[in-house]
Amino acid sequence: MHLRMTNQREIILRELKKSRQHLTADELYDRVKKDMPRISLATVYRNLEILSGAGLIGKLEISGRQKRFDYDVTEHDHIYCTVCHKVNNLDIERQGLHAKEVKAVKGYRVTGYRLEVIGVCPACQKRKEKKEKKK
Amino acid sequence: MHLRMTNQREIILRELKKSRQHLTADELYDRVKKDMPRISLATVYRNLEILSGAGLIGKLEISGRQKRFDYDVTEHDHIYCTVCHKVNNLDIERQGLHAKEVKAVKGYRVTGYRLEVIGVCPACQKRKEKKEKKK
DNA sequence: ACTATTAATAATAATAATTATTAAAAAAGA
DNA sequence: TCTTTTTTAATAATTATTATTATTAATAGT
Repeated sequence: MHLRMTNQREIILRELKKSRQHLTADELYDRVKKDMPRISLATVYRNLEILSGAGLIGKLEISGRQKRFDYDVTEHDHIYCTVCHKVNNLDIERQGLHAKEVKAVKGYRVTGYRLEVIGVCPACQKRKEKKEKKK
Repeated sequence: MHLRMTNQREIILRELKKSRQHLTADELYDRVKKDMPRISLATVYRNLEILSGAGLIGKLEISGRQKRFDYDVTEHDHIYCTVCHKVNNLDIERQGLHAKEVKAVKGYRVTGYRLEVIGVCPACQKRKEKKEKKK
């Protein structure tokens, strides 16, 4: 029983890929609405769940309130901006931590790990500098 | 202007430390209620925010729906169970990733990173084995 | 000690994000 | 085509968290 590619599913997937960003459900909803004005937010949520379950997209449980979805399903890490809450890919090698190091930690069955660098993105740094000058 | 240690604050802090676990606000609320039955959940939330702001406890934005709070404020990583959603300390050295490696990633000002190993805890593995046998 | 000021609390309402329900529409199978 | 299943839109419900507000408690100034 494989995934049926419905119209709304197709558009959701296409818009996420097109964005090349890590969008939240509601950000994606805003984009998808332009092509399909009658779609509902719940449909976006449901299909993001289905698409990530099928491995077509990634679901990021990242810092911050909302989940974000990733068009890139290959293994990679992220960097999170504490000011604008946006997420970017981290293009360093996953050299630091190898599965074997982590295996058998306290009897856990390890399935993966999540590395998230925290910081302030260039855009938010600039925005802050401007504010400082005003003072 | 430093933190005033009120009665409820004291009890919240004490119960979190006593638990030696990474509790959610409502888990902690249940424990604190035993000593102070008239406390409200909002008070627990507010004071956890204040205590973590003051650096007396840690706030974990971990996988899973709810935030968890940590009695241990020293730098360390966590392992997350995808079945029971509980969090444990990861006692491996933070050897893999050093701040310098991560510095200047894409122009970000890096403030830290978060490493979260994902897996299934021993207790949940056992519980699953039992279920398998029943079949 | 008394009063004013400020801060913290409990109770509750509001918000935000997500998930569930349901009736209707679309698609697939017989 | 008729029947069954799946998906959808609309909406209600839920969950986690934060804000509001009136009351209470703590602290500071006199």
